Amino acid sequence: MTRNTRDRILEAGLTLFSKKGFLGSTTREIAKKAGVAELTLFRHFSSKERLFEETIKRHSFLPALKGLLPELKDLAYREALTQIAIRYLERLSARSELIKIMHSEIHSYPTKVKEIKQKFLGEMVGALASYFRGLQERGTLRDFDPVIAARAFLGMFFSYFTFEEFMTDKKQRFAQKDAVVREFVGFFVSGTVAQEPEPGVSGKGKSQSL
Amino acid sequence: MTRNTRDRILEAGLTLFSKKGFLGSTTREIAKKAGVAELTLFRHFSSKERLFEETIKRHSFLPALKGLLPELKDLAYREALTQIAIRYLERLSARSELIKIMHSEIHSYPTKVKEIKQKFLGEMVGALASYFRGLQERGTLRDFDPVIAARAFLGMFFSYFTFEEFMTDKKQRFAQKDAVVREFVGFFVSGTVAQEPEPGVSGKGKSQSL
DNA sequence: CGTTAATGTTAGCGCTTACTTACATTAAAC
DNA sequence: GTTTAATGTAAGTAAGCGCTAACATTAACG
Repeated sequence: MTRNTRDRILEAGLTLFSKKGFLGSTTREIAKKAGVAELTLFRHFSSKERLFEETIKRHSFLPALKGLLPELKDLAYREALTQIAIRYLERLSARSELIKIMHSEIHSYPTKVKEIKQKFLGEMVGALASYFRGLQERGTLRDFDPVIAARAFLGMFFSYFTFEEFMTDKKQRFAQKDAVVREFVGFFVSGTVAQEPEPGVSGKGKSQSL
Repeated sequence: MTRNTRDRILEAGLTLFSKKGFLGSTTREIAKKAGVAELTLFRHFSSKERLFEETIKRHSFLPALKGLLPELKDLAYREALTQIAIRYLERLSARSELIKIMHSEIHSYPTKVKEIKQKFLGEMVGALASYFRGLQERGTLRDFDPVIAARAFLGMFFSYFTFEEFMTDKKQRFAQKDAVVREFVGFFVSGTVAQEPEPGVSGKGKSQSL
């Protein structure tokens, strides 16, 4: 039961740290939530801080995005961006506990949190940037800094996610998610200038006349 | 000296709360930083929590953006967005301490923090959205949801700001700010597709020859 | 001067916290 | 069936916390 006990403590740690922050969580409560004596917690982790680090490490692993890139080749630009956006939002949702911790502890544990952010954002930015770069070389996309573009794109969604996840009530959360994804992607695909892409693509185009 | 003492305490509170969070800050330290006896702190604020609330209230006031809107009328679209972006980043910088507090305490004090966010983001989103709406009615912009667009635009910059402010070292911070603003605005103005907007011509097929 | 309001100094209370010590219990392995 | 490793129980320590009590000091004002 050793493995199991350790896991249960880490699980309880994730839950409580994300809910109450590092200082707001007590070892008593974590142990209780894990169904374990407080002493057992200290037998597995020498200190509360070590438990915190292990909790982050344990849960910050994220599967690579590499699987997505090949699929994108077969998709139209707009559709590819939509898929990326959806996947990205899904991954953020799956790790929302961890993002809470990042938010509340970033100033106390900048180094550790930066590591997470690096894994979380850096990987996606890199993948998206190289996707942009490929389309630029083919002449499909105009010239711009692919890394900045990737940051902007993911930044829009990250901002949207954190707002919805942490600022609104559960009931109304992500009510218009599809619409938001569509619009955000639309900005990236066609910009906000009046000229419409080929008719029927976005279904809107009410005003071409200047 | 009453006013002055109270102000100094609030100032010290802002500094420490933003650096260490609510639980991480002690009344002893705040008092010391304010150059005041701890007891004096409690004579002005009945509890640490009250001091926290007052600190937020005091510093969350933000001058309205209304002054900016008329100016925008005289600017080209791209230039207007650039100005908005610059002003927005300036305001975020000016209130970075408060944003730190928001980040670290949002899960513990959701109500209070939401109020700030409302003032901070809501106001700017509203202003920008009505700007978009005006241009849509004139036919300058294509049809899209102005509120979602405003959120996306500001979200890009908010995300960029928080990343630079809290994730990078001071030395390299905002090194390429102008370039980022230019690119971000560019995405909004012309999109990422290769064809530059040429008046009258239906440009940009969404994915020619993929 | 004497009054008054604001602040300082010192000491400490009551509580919670992270963490420890000493010893008992379980259960699987040999 | 004895050993061994993991866990439990109970009690407690040392430190820090928010906050208070009692009294002294300052300074502005009439």
